[in-house]
Amino acid sequence: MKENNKTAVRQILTKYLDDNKLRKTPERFAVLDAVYSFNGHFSIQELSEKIEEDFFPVSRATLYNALNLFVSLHLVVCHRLSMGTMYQASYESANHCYQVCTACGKVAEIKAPKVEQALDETRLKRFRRDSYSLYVYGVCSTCVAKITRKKNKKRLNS
Amino acid sequence: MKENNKTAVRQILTKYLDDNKLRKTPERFAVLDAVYSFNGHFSIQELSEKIEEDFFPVSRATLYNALNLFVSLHLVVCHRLSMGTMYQASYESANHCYQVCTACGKVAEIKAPKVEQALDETRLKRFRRDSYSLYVYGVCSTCVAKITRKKNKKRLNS
DNA sequence: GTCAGTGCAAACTTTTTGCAACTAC
DNA sequence: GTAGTTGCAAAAAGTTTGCACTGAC
Repeated sequence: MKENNKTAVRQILTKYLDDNKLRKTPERFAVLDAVYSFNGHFSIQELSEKIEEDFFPVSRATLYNALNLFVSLHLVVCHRLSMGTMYQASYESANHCYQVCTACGKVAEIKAPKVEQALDETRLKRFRRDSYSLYVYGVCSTCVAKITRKKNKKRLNS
Repeated sequence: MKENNKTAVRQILTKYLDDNKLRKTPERFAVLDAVYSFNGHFSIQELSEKIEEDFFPVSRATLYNALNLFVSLHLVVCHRLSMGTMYQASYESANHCYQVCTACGKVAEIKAPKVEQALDETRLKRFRRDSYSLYVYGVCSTCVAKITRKKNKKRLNS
């Protein structure tokens, strides 16, 4: 499934580059492969390290260039959160609903069919809609547990 | 209505500062007033200029301090968009649905009751929900018109 | 009088840019 | 050969921080 995705997104990129007479550089495909080797979101720093290890060195500028291209092709989404910018592979993710843990920063895709349907039914006046993203902020169960533990410790110590 | 809001948010801030034994500095209230004198969103730069003109000079650090405090009190929302960080007064805005024009950067609140209802009905597993924001990206009618005009001009010239 | 809060400038982080070198076509 | 891409380093943009000073309480 994941390797399937890699092939599919490579084809999308190839077609786009062909159609627009742009170059199919090894850097671009290396970045795309690196992006699609992540489970979930990652920072520029993490992507840079991953590509350095498992693929081949690419400059920061090229990383940004490639990511911007992929975002415009909807192969990657960019989350600008308070804890920093995170990217995420987005091929075959039908919706764009995410839950964000404000304690640990984890971003997870969520299924919200009712919300998506409601959105499709919502008409906007004087606005040509392209896409959307929904962010639900809160605290994940792991972090809730950690916080509770810390509070108990404090209580016992005082 | 707007002056009402100003009074209301000043009271909320006062109460919070009292309760937490923090200081009611003129800077904080000046920033809050400046924030609530905007219609819609603004950047740090715009806020800085506004407060310089109509209220009184405040350093950049204080501006950030105050805004962070207000965000945590839900008196202000922070939009981290690709064109930069924008802030917006958020008192008495029941929902958190925005439409963002990717051409001019304009952020407008939208009413999406169906979406809000659907969201309330959506249960998240292992996640304690605090808040949400929905961003609908697209192009506003003004920008659509501008783009169309530009295209026609190009066509006629070639 | 005390200490939270402020101003200032420096530091830091993240992203963009200019330009020479490279390479896909 | 040409022009799109890349790497590098410098610059720019945005935000945070350290510290001395101030002023709210």
